[in-house]
Amino acid sequence: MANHDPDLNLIFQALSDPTRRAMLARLGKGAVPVGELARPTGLALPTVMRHLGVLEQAQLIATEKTGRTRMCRARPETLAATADWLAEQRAIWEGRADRLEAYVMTLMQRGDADGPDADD
Amino acid sequence: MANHDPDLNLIFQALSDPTRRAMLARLGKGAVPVGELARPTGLALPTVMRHLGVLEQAQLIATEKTGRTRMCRARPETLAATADWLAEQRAIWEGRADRLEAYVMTLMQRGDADGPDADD
DNA sequence: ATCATGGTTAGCCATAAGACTAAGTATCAC
DNA sequence: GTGATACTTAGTCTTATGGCTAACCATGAT
Repeated sequence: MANHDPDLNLIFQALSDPTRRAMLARLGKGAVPVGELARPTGLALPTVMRHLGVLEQAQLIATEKTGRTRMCRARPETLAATADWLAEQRAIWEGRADRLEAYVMTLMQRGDADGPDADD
Repeated sequence: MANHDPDLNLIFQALSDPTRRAMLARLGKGAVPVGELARPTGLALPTVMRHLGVLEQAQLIATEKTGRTRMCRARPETLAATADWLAEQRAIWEGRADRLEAYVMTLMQRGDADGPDADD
């Protein structure tokens, strides 16, 4: 219910930057504080903060501050929604239904909280 | 072999614009000349041309000029490659292998010309 | 040859993106 | 309470993006 529908504009925009994709990849392995996330990029902290802002606005990550450190973690549902959009397009582009079937299969396999969510 | 490896930067950047996604959607239903592609957008031709340039550079579409009209069509392989990247990330994010399995299944199911293409 | 049609090039403008430095705020460790 | 640590905020800079108009080139029809 807390799903403020994902905005493809923001999501794709966020994914279009290699630094951000790298940060996401690192976040895929677990939550990480801002500083650690920043170090491997070689960028200044404010720059990283901005990237995080973009990712958070796109709902690809969530952050939470505890004491003086801010933890960042990935939001899989958003990536899932994006994958769904792509799968849909692919099904259309390839002009047949079997792609869509396979994709629906994966949906059924997870069949948990973040369901099909046919909003578009 | 004519696959000038897809660049995720360009692809996501291209997908981040709603106008371009709309053009892609239309292109999903078949090849269309520039003019027709432009009309529903309400944008000036040069603007549309630029969008097409972005899409073409990202290899999401291909265009070919015949006489004085230029035909545009979608490049499904590129979308597939992108979907693959997303599926990979999703598998990682969700911290287990069953996603990846499901995804590999779909790869096997198509198992035609545009296969896994482990060139990256 | 002339003209309309369909696309292309060139150039302008406004806004947004990505990066930085410098200075500020808020913990936590002494 | 001092000082280090971990972010934050503010402001600047450069380049890219998305939109336009105006003028140009190429092709098809008359």
